[in-house]
Amino acid sequence: MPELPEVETVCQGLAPIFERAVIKRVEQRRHDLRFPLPERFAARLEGVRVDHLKRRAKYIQVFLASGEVLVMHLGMSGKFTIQPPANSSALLKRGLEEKSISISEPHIDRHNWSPHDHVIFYLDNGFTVVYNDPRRFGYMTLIHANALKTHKFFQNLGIEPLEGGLTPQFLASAAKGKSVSLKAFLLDQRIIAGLGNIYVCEALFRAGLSPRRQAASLADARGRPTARAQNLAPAIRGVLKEAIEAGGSSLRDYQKADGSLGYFQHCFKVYNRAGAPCTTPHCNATIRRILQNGRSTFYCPSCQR
DNA sequence: AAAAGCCCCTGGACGC
DNA sequence: TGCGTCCAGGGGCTTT
Repeated sequence: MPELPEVETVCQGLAPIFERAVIKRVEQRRHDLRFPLPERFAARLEGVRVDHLKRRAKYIQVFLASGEVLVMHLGMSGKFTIQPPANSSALLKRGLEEKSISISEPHIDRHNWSPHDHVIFYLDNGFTVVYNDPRRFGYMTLIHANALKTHKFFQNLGIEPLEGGLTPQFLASAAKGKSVSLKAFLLDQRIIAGLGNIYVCEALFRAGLSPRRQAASLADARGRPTARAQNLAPAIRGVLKEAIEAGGSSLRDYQKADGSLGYFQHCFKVYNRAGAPCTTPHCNATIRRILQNGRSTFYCPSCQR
């Protein structure tokens, strides 16, 4: 489910719950998710105060007073549910739901968990945070803060697309000489970290670029950015920013409380729209679905060249 | 080395 | 109603 905007939104929702709280107890309901959970996972978290949360690419990093960082990746189907303390306000609950985090009533019966509720955090502020992940492509681990950047999950990650480095020149330099398609180029987490299948499709539509075009065409013979790179950089930033904003203001009119993609899914121009008309004024083409590297790509064959 | 393919896993949508 | 097939927002690992 989650690409950068969804992870950002979830992280923003979890931050006020976790920050400054002490993790009283961790209920680990299986020994592995995608990977085995680390040795003494629960014991290393229990009694520890949370300092702050940060998103990096599609990871949520929970910085702990113990010096370790709880690193969480939601894979395809990872979700958080919050059980607020009984006295919490309706305003707070609605705020959480706007951050794509669903609310549930406290479980009276401890054994009433879903089979996909894998990890449960009990906090000293009265909140309970439940991690649910049917496909178990998500994972959690504990890494010492001073080893975070060199950990294999992070050491090869590319730039954060919303932190200023995503310029036409950056795209040209990174793409120069690359024979892969633009689709594969943008999905490569070693170059830009956080884009996934949806936002790559949407960004390429906004930039008017075919997903099949060679990445190398973002640069000219001297490695300078072409007009394509000039269009692509702001297209990526724009679609991500709008999706994050939609994640924060979406659910008021949208009753699906599990959040998945917030409201932004109603704004998709190409993703999941195969056979539907292109939204560009005066374009009579139909959105097409193709396979690239085994994954669906959606694009307008007329607007995207 | 770069690029492409395979696979992990469950559930929902669809056709018969 | 039930069963089989296909598909899914990720990414690590293996093969070419």
